[in-house]
Parts: sequence; C-alpha cells; structure tokens
Amino acid sequence: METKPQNFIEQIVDSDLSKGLPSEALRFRFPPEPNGFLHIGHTKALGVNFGLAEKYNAPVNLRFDDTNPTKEDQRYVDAIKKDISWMGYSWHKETYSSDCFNQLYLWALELIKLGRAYIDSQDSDMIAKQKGTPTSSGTNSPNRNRPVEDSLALFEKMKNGDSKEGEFVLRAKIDMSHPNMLMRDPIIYRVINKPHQRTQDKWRIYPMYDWAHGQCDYIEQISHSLCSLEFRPHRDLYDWFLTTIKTEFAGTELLITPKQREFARLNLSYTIMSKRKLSTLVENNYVSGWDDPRMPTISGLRRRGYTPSSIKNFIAKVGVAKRDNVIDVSLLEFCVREELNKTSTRAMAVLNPVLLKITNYPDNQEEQLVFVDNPESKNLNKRVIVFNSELYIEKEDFSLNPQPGFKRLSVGSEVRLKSGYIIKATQVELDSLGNLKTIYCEYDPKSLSGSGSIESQRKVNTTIHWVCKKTSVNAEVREYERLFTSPSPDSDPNVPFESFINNKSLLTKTAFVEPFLLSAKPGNKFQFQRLGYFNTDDDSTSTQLIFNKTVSLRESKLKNPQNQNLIKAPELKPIDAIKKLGKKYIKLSEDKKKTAKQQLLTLSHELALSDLAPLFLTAVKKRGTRAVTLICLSALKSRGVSFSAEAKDFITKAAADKELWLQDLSNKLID
RNA sequence: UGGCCUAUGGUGUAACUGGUAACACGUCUGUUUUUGGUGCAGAAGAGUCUAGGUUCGAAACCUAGUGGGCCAACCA
Repeated sequence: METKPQNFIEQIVDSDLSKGLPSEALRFRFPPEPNGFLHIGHTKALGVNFGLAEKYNAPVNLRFDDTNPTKEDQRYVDAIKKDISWMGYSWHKETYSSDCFNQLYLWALELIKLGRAYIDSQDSDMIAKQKGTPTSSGTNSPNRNRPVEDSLALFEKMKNGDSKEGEFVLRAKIDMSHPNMLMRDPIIYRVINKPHQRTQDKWRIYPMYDWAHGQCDYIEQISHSLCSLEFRPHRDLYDWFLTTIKTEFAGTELLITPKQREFARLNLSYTIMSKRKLSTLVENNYVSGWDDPRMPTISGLRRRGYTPSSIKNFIAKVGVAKRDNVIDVSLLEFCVREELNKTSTRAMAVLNPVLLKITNYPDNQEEQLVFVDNPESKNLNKRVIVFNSELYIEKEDFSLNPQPGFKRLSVGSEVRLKSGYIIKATQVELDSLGNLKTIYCEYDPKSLSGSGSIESQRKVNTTIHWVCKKTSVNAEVREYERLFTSPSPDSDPNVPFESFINNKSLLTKTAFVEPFLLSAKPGNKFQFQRLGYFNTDDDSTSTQLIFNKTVSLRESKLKNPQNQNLIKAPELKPIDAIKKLGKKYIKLSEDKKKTAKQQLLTLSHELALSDLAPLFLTAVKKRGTRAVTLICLSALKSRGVSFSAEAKDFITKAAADKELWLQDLSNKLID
C-alpha cells in the first residue's frame, strides 16, 4: 500500500481526473521540430510523455512541429522516428503541424475579421523597437488599426506569394503594454518563399510556433501539453488563442481544451544540449557525425553502447520537477554499468600489450582452458580459451618498481592469470631505449584454476587478464573521454563552447583480443575483463573488428598510486567534533539529552578553549550554530573567560529561543 | 527598473498535502570475490536560502528580502 512518490505532473493529471476529466480523454504528445537529431535531453520529454501514457493507459501522438521550412528536413523526421522506435516507445498517431495549416489559415482569417489581428508592413527592426522592453511598455504599430478589408486583402497577397519575405506579417492584436512581452501583438504568420518538405509549394505563409502549437494540440485533442520551463511565458498566449477560438468562432467547440504545463529540461554535466551547437560539432567535423559515440544524441549513445533500458532507467532516476538542474554524468554511467554488468559477456582484450613468456612451459605445448562467459548470469555458460607459453598482458599490470599497495605483477611477485595459472615474474628484458620488452615468468603447473588442487586455492594478490599471442586477433578499440573539458561548456555566453572541446576525447588503439570476438556483430556488448564495457561498432566486420568503449568499470582510487595520497583519514578538528556532537544532541530524544549534554560539556572542557574562542564568536553570528555556540560559550565560562558584548547579546536572545533546552542553557549563562 | 518560474546533504529527486527530513548517485569503512569490478554490511554528509508572520506545531501556508532561471527571433 505504499504510495509511490508522484511528480508534480502526475499530481496535476490526478487532480484533473478527480475534477471530472474522463480518463479516456487523456492524450499526450511529443512534438520535436525536425531540425536535428534527438538527444539525451529529449529522452526526458519522451520519458515524461510516454511514462504518463503508460501509467494512465493513454495515447501519445508523435507530432513533427514543422512550421519553419528553412530549418527542417525529411532526413531528421526519419532519424527521429528511428530513435524513438529504438528507445522502445510506440506512438499512437504520427502527425505534423503542417496537417493543420489549412485550419490555422481559416482561423487566422476569422481573427482578422474579428478585428483581433492585423497586417503589419513594418520591418522587423521597427517591430522589435515598438515592442518595448521588459521594464517598459511598447507602442502601437501605425498599422494596428488597418481596416479589416485591407488586412484581409494583404493577407491574401501574402498567401498567394505576391509579397516578399519580410514585407508583411500578420499580428494578433492583444496589448502592447502587457507585462508579458509575448502578449505585445505577437506575429502569428510570416512569409517564407521556400518549399516545405511536406506541403511543397502549397503555402507561402507559415504560422509561428505560438499560433500553431496550441491549436494543433486542440485539434488533436491533447489533454496535457507538456513542455520545458522556458515556454512558461508562452502559456498566456497559448490560453489566449484557445479561448478566443473557442468563444468567438462558431462551431469550434471540442471537448478538451488542452493545458500547457512546464517542467525543467535535463542538463548533463560536461555536455551540451542545444541542437544548434550539436549541429556545429557535426558540421565542423569535431565529431564524425550525429551518431558519433561522443555525442549526447540518442544515436550516439546507442553507438557508444547505451541500451534503451539503461537510458530509461536514468530518466526515471533523474525525476521531474520545475527547478533548473545539472545531472552528473556519473548517474548515467551508473545506469549502463548496472545493466551491462548483468548482461554482457566477459572477454579478454589487451589494449597496451607487453609480451609475457612462461619459461617453464614447453614451447610447443598448448592447452585449452575453461572461461565463464558471465559470472553474474544464472546459467554459467562457458567457453574454451587457448593457453600457451607466449601471452600478452597489459603494460599497466606490471611494475618495475612497485609502489606500496601495488597488487599486480612485479619481479618476484605472484599473480593469477584469469582462468589459468598462478605465475611469478622472474626477470624482464628491456629494449635499447629502456622500455619494457618482455616479461619472463614461471608458472605453477598445479595451480590451474578450477582444478581443485591445494595449489589452485592459494591466495594471490590479484588476477590479471591476458590473451594468447598465437591465437589472438587484432581489433581497433576506441576509447572516449569527455567531449568537453568544462562541466558546463555553454554556460558562459562570452566564451564559445568550442573552446572547451577536449582534443583528446578519442583514443584509438590496436588491441589483441580473444578470437571468439571475430563473430561479434554490431551492437554486441562485452565486458573486457577489468577494463570496462565495450560495444561492437556499426562499422565492425569480421575482418576489421571495431569496439567502442561504453564506460570503464568503476575504479578504486587505490589502483592508481598517484591517487593514494588523496586518501587520508580526515582529522576531526575540535570545532567539528563539537558541532557533530551538538547535532546529535539535538536529534536525541528528551530522556537521552542529559547524558549527551554531559558528554558535550566534557568534550568542550578537554579542548584548548582559548584557541577556539574566536571561532565560537564568529559562530555567534551564524544561524544554525546556535546550539553549538551556546554550549561552547558555557564551556568558555567554566574556564573563566569573560564574554564580549556581542556574545552577551547572543546569550540574551537565545534565552528567548523556542527550544526549551536552549532557554535553559542561556539562562544559566546569564546567571 | 516589469512579469513569470524557482530555492531541501556534493548531485538529483522525495516527504502520505502542517507533526523537525527519505531514496538514488557520488564519497568513505569493513567484508566476500579468480575482475582493484560485482555482491553484502555499514558510515559520514542537510536544522530544508534569509527575516518576519500564521499555528500547540512549518521544508510545506502568508509577506518581504536575497540568490538562480526565463521573457524584448518574421526560431521552436
């Protein structure tokens, strides 16, 4: 019977339902403009709308908001549909704003006839100037009272293509001194002399967003039109148009008057979300395309190795609210790891190889070892891997002068080869430049993994992955870093986001991998043991394997020695100790307070109070430290310290505090 | 010298619509482990922006202030 936490939109829907909105009337819509690819930000809107649809068993229309042929393109329509389908959402109807062009035109005519719209023949600069500013009202256009017939005639001219772009616009006549700038006679139609991808040459006039969106919602009978926060000011206009249409035009009454509600869009750290900027990345070849694995687009995430369910999970964790937010990419990464850990086949791949020779293993001998595909899955499928005297291991898994805490291989130390034997490094061979060329080691023949022998159960520091030199195959492995070096690349309008592009965001390596990976098909996902999760790239073939690193495994800081000094037991400063106790004291129930208080006072006495005195007096000024301060003051008093006027003032005030124990304490101090 | 939105641990979201804060990520500790992963067990971290007010009682309601965001495209 737990009541699940509802987001505010679900609360609104519930409240509408309880006020009599029939549940069959619920209908949502996802309205992308086909001017770019969908990105992770859109998945939130997708999640909100389709999530609601699922919860209330209601349909979602996919509506392409195609009111501006200068920016839109059929290929984006196709890409958007593909991405939504890939996410696993199915829409009820596929609609287009352009489906409503005729109705919108007819209504515009009505609006003119009603005297609620007029043709303005000023240029855009002039119109902008007359709009005023947020803090000062606008002025009426000289054309505002153009006779209806004239406006009608000019509108016809616009429609027929007999006017140039920018020569005339149709404006709604509302209020040039409205506090909401959008209500100052907004433009609702403009001329664009360009064929539209769907209506071709039928129209030369195109409705603006505000004139189209709400009316399309109305025509489609959308009950809740959900959009992002920056559209909040548009709500006034949205409602104005709909009530005007409903109340003034005959025969337009439909059951549902849609409601626009706004939620905060998703922001991700180290990422940009603007379609314009994303398309800049593509056009200037900072990335290989909209589906480059570094892109935050759905198609980029797909190619990177993210799954629909991991993205949906992410969206669910992010929640829906009305305040601006920046979500840490680590949450997204957590969500893929969580899934891929359970589902992906483990494989061994060596990215930075160094040769390992087992000196006591016969040169011409080889054997087959058993490797578990995925220890996390219930059916422990196994496969066979080849083992012989020459292997590759990672350079990082060997150290010539191991730092304390280094658990991997070094001369004289032992590690286990995954699914194989325990080895001990005996010596190394360096090349003329002093670089590590070959590591020599001896293996313990009785230590084979899973053999059950006593030797096989010996504990060694760690297990490392490896690949057999003879049977391994080459693969191109693409590792990615963040595309941007700043957590918020587009937050500063004075600094171009391009300047934060990380030029090391792509690192391509030739790796040695297990031969079974030759059968990997695009989209197959693997955990390369100890390295991370990797997705088989779209361009990968059996003759040229390509893997994209989705995300690394979670890494312990201890793995890198340079991080070790970051880890220190934090020393508890005396002031913190008191604060901490003070907080606990406050949380304690009444009967326990006495002992806690006693502890606190004892602690205070143990401290070097003279040093702390200035700190306490600073704390006097801050709210939230009242209790601490009072307690410390009492400790000071017992040391015979005399109080400043400020401190005395504080104590007096505290005597009137709401909390009895504070009153109590300060009263004692005053005595 | 305007309107609207918003403010809860480092991050994000909750709090049964008024009974002093929960969940997730992240961080840390211990433990298990043939992945320095996973799992398991724990811990630290927030008097809910500030000041008033209403109330027996406020994160929640009211007022003011402060911080942040959006609005002056013939974009959506």
